[in-house]
Amino acid sequence: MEKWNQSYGFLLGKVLQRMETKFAEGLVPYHINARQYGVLLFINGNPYSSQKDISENLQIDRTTMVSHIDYLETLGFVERTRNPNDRRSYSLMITSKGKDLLDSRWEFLNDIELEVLAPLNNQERQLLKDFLIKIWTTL
Amino acid sequence: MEKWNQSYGFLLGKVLQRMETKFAEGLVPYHINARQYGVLLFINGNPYSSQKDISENLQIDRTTMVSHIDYLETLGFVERTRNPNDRRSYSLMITSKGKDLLDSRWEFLNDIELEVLAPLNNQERQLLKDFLIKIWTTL
DNA sequence: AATATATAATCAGTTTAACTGATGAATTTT
DNA sequence: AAAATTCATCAGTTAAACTGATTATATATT
Repeated sequence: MEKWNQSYGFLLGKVLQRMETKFAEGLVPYHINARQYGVLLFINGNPYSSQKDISENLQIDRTTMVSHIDYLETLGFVERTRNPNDRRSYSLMITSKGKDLLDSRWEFLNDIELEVLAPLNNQERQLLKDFLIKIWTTL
Repeated sequence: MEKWNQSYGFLLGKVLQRMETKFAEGLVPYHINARQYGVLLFINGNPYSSQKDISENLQIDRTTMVSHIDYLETLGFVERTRNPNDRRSYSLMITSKGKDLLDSRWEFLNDIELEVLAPLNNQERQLLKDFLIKIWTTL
């Protein structure tokens, strides 16, 4: 029995690795990586978030988040303003330049995903997404 | 539309991250990490592999592989012998101590996976695995 | 057979991200 | 008001990916 390649962890890792590698290649001209794209996506969907909010939701270390936001701010994709209700934290906002980046790569991201998921048909892909969402929302 | 958490990449990453974290915790007493467990699992399933074989199959950098094998050898889980047909490469073999480690943690790995996949029923879990295998084998 | 090319493993050095622990400023609790 | 907590930050450590070079061996070319 070949059990080494039968674990969910192994299989998930392989599929994810493939997606991330391809997606990262498409982000090179924009000088950000897949993780930073994810952070930007989160800020877009959750405006006025603090760095802590993002850290917790995306499970990225708080100290690493500092440098991600530093970087995204330097490139003009994100704006830090103090939260007037709690001046310890920031209210993060995506800039229009940041939105442009998201839009211009969103379709590409989906293309990549479809490419990797090509062995599945429509219905199977939908099922897969349903499963993943079900797992994630109960994590 | 909340699109940031709808991508396959994001969802796969979350599920995997959860599995890996939990599994890694269970490996602490054995002083290896999830990746090294994976390497060991591969060697067990593919005896006489070279370091290059493992690197390519698991997509782990060749230079990183050197230190993984160094480490696993030091702990007595793996044995390097020269491949008599090509003395540039090694024939890697798992030791009985290595096999013991695999066995003793294999059930634990499956428990973790089941725990994370708990929101799915039997049939759904099987479907998920089928999907992943289908994708992986055509990568 | 001699020479050139290619390959497996290794080593040294750089880069990136995760992580630990500490600090300052602001906020909340007692 | 004092103590405890929280958010962001910084300095330093660790782990892994990566680049480029080297050594030993193997293969291909002349």
